[in-house]
Amino acid sequence: MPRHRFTQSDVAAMAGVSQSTVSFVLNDNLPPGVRISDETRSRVLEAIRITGYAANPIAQRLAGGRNQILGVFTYETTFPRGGHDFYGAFLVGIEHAAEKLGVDMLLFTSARVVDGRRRLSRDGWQRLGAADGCLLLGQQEDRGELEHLLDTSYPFVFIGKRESEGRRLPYVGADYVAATRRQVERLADLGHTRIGYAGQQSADQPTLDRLEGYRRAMRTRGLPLRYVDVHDIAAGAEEIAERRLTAMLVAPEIDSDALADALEAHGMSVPNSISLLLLGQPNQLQHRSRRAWSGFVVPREEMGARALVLLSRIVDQESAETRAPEGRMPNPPILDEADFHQMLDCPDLDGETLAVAPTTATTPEGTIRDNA
Amino acid sequence: MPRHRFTQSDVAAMAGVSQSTVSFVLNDNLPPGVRISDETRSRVLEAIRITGYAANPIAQRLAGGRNQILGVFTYETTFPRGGHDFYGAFLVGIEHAAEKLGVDMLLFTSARVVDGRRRLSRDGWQRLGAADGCLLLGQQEDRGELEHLLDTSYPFVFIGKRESEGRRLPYVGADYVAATRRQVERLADLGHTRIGYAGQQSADQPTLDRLEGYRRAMRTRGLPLRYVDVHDIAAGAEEIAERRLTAMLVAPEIDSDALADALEAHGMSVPNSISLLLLGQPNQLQHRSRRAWSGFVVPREEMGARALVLLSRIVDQESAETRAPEGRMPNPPILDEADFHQMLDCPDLDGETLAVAPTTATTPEGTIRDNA
DNA sequence: TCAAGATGATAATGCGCATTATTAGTGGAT
DNA sequence: ATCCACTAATAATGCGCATTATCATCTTGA
Repeated sequence: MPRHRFTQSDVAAMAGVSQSTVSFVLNDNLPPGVRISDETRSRVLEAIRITGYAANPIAQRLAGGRNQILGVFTYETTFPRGGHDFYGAFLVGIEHAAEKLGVDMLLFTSARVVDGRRRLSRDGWQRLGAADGCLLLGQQEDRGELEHLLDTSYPFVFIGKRESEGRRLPYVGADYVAATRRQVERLADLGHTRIGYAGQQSADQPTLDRLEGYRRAMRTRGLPLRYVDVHDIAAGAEEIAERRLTAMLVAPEIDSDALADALEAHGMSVPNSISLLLLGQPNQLQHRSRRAWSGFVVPREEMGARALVLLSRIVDQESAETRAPEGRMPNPPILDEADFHQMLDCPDLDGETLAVAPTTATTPEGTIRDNA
Repeated sequence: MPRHRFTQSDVAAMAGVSQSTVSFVLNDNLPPGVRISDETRSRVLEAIRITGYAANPIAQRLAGGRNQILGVFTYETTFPRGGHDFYGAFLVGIEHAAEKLGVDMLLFTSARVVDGRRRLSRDGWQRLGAADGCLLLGQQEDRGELEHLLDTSYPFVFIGKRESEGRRLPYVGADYVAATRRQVERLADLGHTRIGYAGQQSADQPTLDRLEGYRRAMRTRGLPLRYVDVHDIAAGAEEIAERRLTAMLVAPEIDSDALADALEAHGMSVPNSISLLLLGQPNQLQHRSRRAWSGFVVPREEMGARALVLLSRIVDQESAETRAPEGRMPNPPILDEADFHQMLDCPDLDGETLAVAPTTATTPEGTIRDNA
């Protein structure tokens, strides 16, 4: 086993050429004015084969090249969310893609945490430089930091839809609007008309999208909106019972198991007298849910994998651009709008919490709007 | 927001000193012959404060220093094991510790996979250099590779007990022997005498340790060993019933839920007629286990965290050694045997699969050994 | 026969830092 | 005045690579 790892100079010596020649052969990107004969090239390749030379990623990066390391930065510390569960699925997808792409993953765990949020500021910027590019995820992102990344044209991809005012903020998101609409359709097709929505009305993108999907589908079907405040589970269950709702869309921040239990405690039965559809995986890690939930799932693994692939392509493109300032484009990997802003489908989940509307509730109810 | 990040030279210019002076101040490790006055030092520190300078980890590393990046190398690809579940818990602990230590984590996902095993050979060695040190985990480790790491004195820590023939192979393991013994004690204390062991007889360390624990505790209690082959769950259940065992230790590679179901299908009831104790978290990810298992758990998070802390200390020590060849040792962080080879306790799990021995089975049975 | 390309490379430079070697100044003893 | 020890720092070097500038040797056309 070699103690001292081989360098380009070692390879060069063996092939009887200069270090730069080895570098040129490896990158097979000949700047104008530099030429390598086939004979020399093959001597170099042979020396590389014999020595088992592998580039030092650190040196590559310092010299302004790429090092096949892609970063992951999470805005929230993973732990308050209950284990690794929120990011876990994303990471599985990311890791899978990383393996395929042959890149290493750098987790930026060192960033200082300021009241529960990680910040890129201070040391963060420097540390990002250790990777060719970076995936960002989390709800609590800092717009200013994202702008800065765009300004410095540091390659990155956000996991989760993020509006960027007229700028190219690359992301891979999940189509909550369409998925939520589809849930309403499922219910309506089964005869439900009194369909409520339970979830907090926060301003994060997933929530906005779920609400938008709910609103749009209900409007298309000519049904009145019915928001239920389930801040307090028991009170929420009571309200649902009083308003004689036959179906609820349940946002993932709600403890859906507790809600179902509370509803049954109020004499209702899931799904016979009330259908419940989960809008994405629950945030709470449910140790052992007794129920098989219906609704939709967020394709987290796929999001992670797709985001990494996109990031890799962006990095490729950037380096291709700097290499060929105005030269010819050898096989241009053009990334268009559809690449930069990907929305993935959320597959439906067929569990046991969805049933046809109870016949007693099919009474027309007019256009009463219980609340805004 | 700064476009060009500050370098030591920038700081030096602002403080009116040379770049090397800045470096010395930052590392506050003055080689013999170099001296910095307090006045200069504070001017430099002030300039650092103003510019918000942060070191470039890449350059640090290339120049032979440390970069506060610690690596993680897993011998198995994470996916065949069913999601992220095997490594997940370790990673949570690792990440937690990384956050506290202020280091970034580099996941070596790029290593080529040769028939299901990752290898450090070839590119791997080079890539390790990107980190100050590395955590290793997985069952399928390659002894030769570990030896090489020891030879080159690359700092690493294995997660999981690994015997090293007279060498200092640092690890953080879980004490399966003691935990398994304790399970036997629990059963014996409840009157069980016909205690079986279900699990494959492979040669990996955890399995060896579990078997050892079982053997020792049974011998201490004067009870005969009873290994049950549950390669086939149904057949295994039948054998357990025929041999009138009242308790089973179940290794994690066994699908314990399936076994319990099979036993109940044979007319036994868990735990009334048969107690089941799980020896660590099951490998299979059980989607929604109906049972609350008794047994013990492997403190994976803690193992991950402890391993990272140990690794960090080893890295510190190595760099301290190279720095002070024969100088005085400023606050020597001596690592002794107990640090290098840590065994953690596996807490007992109090579920609902453990009960007192059924009275019909308390009949003395002599010293019949059903099998070796 | 000689300048003007073309060909095939190499030397030199710098990335940002840690580290080693070297220098400049200063006061005290000879 | 001269040598020495001591203080306080700087200059120089190299890590391994990518990249830029430069050079030497051949053709080829007039």
